[in-house]
Amino acid sequence: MIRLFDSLKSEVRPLALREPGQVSMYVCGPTVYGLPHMGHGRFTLVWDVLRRWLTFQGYEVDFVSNITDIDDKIINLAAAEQTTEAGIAQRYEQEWWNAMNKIGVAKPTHSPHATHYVAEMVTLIEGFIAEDIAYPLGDGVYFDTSRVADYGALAGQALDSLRAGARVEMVEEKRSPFDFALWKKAKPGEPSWPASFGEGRPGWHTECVVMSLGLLGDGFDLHCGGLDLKFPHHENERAQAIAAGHPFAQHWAHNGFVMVEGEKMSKSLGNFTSLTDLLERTDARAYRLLVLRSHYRSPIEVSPATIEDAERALERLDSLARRFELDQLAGDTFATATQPLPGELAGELAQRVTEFLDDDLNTPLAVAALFEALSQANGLADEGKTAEAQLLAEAINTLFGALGLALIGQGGEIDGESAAIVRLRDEARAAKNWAEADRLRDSLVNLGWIVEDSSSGTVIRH
RNA sequence: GGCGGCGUGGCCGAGCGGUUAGGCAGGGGCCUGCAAAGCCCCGUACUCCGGUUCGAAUCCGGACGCCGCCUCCA
Repeated sequence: MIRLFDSLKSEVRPLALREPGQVSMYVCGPTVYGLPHMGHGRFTLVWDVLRRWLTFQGYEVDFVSNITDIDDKIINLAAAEQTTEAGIAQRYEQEWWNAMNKIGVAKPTHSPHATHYVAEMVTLIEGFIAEDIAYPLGDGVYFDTSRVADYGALAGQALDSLRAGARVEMVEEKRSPFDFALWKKAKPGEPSWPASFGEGRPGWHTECVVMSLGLLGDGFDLHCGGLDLKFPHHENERAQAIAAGHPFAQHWAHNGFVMVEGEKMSKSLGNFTSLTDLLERTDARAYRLLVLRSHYRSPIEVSPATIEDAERALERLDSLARRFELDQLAGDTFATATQPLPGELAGELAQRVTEFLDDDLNTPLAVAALFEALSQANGLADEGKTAEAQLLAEAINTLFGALGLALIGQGGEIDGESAAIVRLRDEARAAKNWAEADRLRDSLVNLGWIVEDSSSGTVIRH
């Protein structure tokens, strides 16, 4: 079984499964009030890779990731654009799925929406109020953090040391500055749901508790998300589950930030790039490769230079696919290793990659091993050991496929005009008419083709 | 103020006591009509100062610098 860093215990430990062979994981999803950005891209890629790798190893993965479709930002945007909250949410949810589709992140097994779980949230909150774990104030209902003994466990701090912080706001009459809103009472014109404690809408931290426990059940295996959700969001989810008497996530995993020139990418700094924009102008696989080449807990620097670096590395992978005529893998379906990969070298490679990935999802080492194998496969082919080389190349393809990265050997559709020029060039070359051959090569290049000679003649691709 | 992380060759990015990761860029060679692709070879890096050790990028102490969380945030 894979070993993963557990943010709660601050150690790498085996992911223990509630039921053998089945993994239940919950990933905090987006609030849909804008285009997805690179940070969203990173967390979806990281957890998609984990999911794929577990699936590849034969586990059945129940992967739940929510859509937060009601919150203050959505309300504000709807007001600003004079449209409905639902309209905003639907629009950006569509953008979200478009981007996920392009970047090759598989759909979750379930993607619950907060607005579909309001009744369950209300019930939970009623229970808290009955036990005085939650208390109503003028503008909403608050959770009393002092009622959870180890509140602050995820933050790695006790409540009183958190309290020493300079940034706590004391604006409300809360019992403690860390008490958080379970429910926000509706102001005129705001969307609301009925509740015994007053019409309103749920606070953010409650939906994930209800949806994760509702869909995955008590004591589910793994809860994931961006590092910035660790505190207070995940802390507050956990507090509610504990207060409600439900065993919660048994393992917590957090991915590192996307950095721009050394600073965290964030909306307030205005240094974010939308994922949608990136996917329009680059090969979507480049970002996956960039993410794979660093460890999921490390910050990654995203810039035009690092993206371009990944795109060039991708070319080398694709040329392997061309040379060995590899099938394109890693679409919507998941690769599964039902039997050992054929070939001695392939077996060794798979073993190394498995060792690396099972050790806290060390994708950079796995990718390094795959690149080494790539050189080896090409070298074997150059030496004429074609069968060995072929098996190794296919293993590389399979393993990249397991990580969701497709190797693409096809260079695009060739139109009639280009095909005709290719024929003429081959004739010129056969006649050793080099000047004409070069002229025809230039015209192919002008049409946007990359031109290569091979034993079977001129090969072109985009 | 509390808690946590990081400083690696031109760039990105692993490493967690001894083995010059890997990628991109650059240089040289093989192959090629010339190219391209591919293969081979080359760059000996680890913020600084002490210490531990036969041996430290890796452990300990200190300094400096940077970043994150403690507020909405993936």
